[in-house]
Amino acid sequence: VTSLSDADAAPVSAQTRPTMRHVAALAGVGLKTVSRVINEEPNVSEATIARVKDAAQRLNYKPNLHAGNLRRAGHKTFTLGLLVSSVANPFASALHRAVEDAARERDTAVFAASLDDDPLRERGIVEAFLRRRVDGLILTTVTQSQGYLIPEQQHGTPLVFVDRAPTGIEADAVVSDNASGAAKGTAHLLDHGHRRIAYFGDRFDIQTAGERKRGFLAEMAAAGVAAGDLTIVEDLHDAEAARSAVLELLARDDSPTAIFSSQNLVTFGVIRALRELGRQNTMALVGFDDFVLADMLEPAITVVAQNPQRIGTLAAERMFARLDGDASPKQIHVVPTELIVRGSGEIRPHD
Amino acid sequence: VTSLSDADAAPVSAQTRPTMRHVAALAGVGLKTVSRVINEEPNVSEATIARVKDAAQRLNYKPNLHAGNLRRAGHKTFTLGLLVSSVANPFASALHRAVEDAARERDTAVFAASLDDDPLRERGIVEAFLRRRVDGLILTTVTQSQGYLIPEQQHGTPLVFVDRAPTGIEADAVVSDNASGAAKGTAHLLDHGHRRIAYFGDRFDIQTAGERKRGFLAEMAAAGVAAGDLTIVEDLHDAEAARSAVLELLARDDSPTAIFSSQNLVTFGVIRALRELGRQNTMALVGFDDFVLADMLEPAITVVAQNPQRIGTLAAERMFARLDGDASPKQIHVVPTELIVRGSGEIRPHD
DNA sequence: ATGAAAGCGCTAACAT
DNA sequence: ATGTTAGCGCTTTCAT
Repeated sequence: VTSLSDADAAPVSAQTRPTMRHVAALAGVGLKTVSRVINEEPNVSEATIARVKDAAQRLNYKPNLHAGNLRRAGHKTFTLGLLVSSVANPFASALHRAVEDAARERDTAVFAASLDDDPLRERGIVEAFLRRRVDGLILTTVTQSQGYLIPEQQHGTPLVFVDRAPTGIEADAVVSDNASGAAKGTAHLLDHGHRRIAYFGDRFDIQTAGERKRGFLAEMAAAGVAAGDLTIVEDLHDAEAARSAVLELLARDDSPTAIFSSQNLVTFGVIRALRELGRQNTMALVGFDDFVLADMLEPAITVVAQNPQRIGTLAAERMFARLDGDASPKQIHVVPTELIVRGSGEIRPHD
Repeated sequence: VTSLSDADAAPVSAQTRPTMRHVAALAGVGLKTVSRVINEEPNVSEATIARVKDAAQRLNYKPNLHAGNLRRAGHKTFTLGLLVSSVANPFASALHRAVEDAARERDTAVFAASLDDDPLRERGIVEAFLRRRVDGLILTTVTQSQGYLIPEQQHGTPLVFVDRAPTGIEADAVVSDNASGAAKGTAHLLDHGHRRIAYFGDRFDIQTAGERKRGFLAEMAAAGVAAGDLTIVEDLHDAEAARSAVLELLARDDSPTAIFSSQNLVTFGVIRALRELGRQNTMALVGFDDFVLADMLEPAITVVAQNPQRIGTLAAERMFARLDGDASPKQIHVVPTELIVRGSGEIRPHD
């Protein structure tokens, strides 16, 4: 059956979307002519174009992108898969927005999903993206190795890692300057006369956390701080854990005079604890990662700010370059962090 | 050509993804048998299942969901389109996360996009979603009327509006208690002795803003406040505009003793201005919408908190109920707001 | 328990 | 300038 009866030409509105055939039947032209008009291909008369457009409009016809992609050369779906720590997280959602904006310019839609630092979830989400034949993947990962993606890469699906660099696979990545950013924040505290500085970190199995700790330790070592003056508190999963850790730490003798916090939730817990102890103006604090209203707190919080927006933009740029055929060597792009001086990091040691 | 040559059975890794036929050829079975195994349909022997699974694994086969959906009854893509104010906005991203979580349980992926309060953008994004044949749309809108979606609804695409109720179409919606929430916040200020209360609002062409203003005005009228004691400042697009508006307003004689702010960015601008004037502890402030660290400011900010997470969850519930065939009347679900007392709203009038 | 044929909505390659 | 035929990767229907 290659043509439709008159009754079918105007499909009843219920449960069945109009197809190109319906449009062709209503316009009284062949299928391919409709295809030409919809895709703005040449060699159709103005009159025919008008008839087809009118028919499409009247039927409220929407082309089925997936059906077209099945046959279309290149099989592009104009769809990207984006996996971030959590879409509700400010860092991730700023990155997401930047990716969306870049994708929009290429008529590309983006699937967004949250990792929750769960390796199984990562695998499931990636699988779901691949079944939907996304053109490329922009991923934050938490698996030990992302080698499982090598076959996808070989099948031609570009991979761009964000926030954390990949392991077990060579691929493009865009990450923050974690180690040197942490070193910069640490140096700032050292410059203000601190020697006993505590490092408050989150889950240590997460790459960025490791990098930040490395930067902190390197800077402390470079300054000749004795191992005995180091306090490392790690595996802090949330603000509450950070809060109690501070309360406990500051109850001790020769407690630190400054805290470097590796992450926002940890920073929040530290701030809360210092307030409770009434020590927010005597203990120095530098946090990794900026946050809204940091400048409105008292004292305002000095931070090492990341640039999630820039990370997203660069990741999307890399992605589209690859989709456009760029075959240059994979690159790890490091986005610089910035020390923002606001007050809490400039407090001098008290005793 | 219905079967593949041996050479094709193990496709070269470059640029071509394996299909069911490749798996069938490698496993030495028919196409439909592979389909049965992949979809876990009955009537396949254990031995065959094992052979097929092994072949699929070795080829790193991923079923093409779109190809299947083309023929599959119901044509479901297991995909949802979500349109929010901006994916980078905390309210929207909390809502987004809730939708993602509900969708995950149904193996549904979600396209997310940002509205930016741009009607043309709304139309474009909806169109992009529909071309990808999403199973349903969860939308925040800014067009005058959403009547343009009536044909889609009739074609069987469920629509759930979030944050703002629809106009020109009957559809499910999940919104905050905007008017009565604003009234609640206003009553709180009145209860603390204020009469001269200023209303700071954002774009007045946005539905929620109108509702909030309505709630404020109703409560003021109910309290018998004279029109002369009302100050309405509107069309504040960002924090900076709100800030200057406060600076200007408070320079006048008989300026208000309290401010009700309709939105986060406006609240931030107000806070900033009050700080600059050193009046943060003498002017009362209640903000609509909660935000991170509101409790850590000095004074801590009293707010009328929305529940974006709940809005997202309910919207997804409604969506899946519709997809499961629920044909009950469309409903507007109103999610209650909550007054959170923190300090700024309990300041008594000064003069 | 298994498979061959038809067709989903569209585009590519070829007609005319 | 327009239409016809095949076929994308899969599921449906109907055989066997």
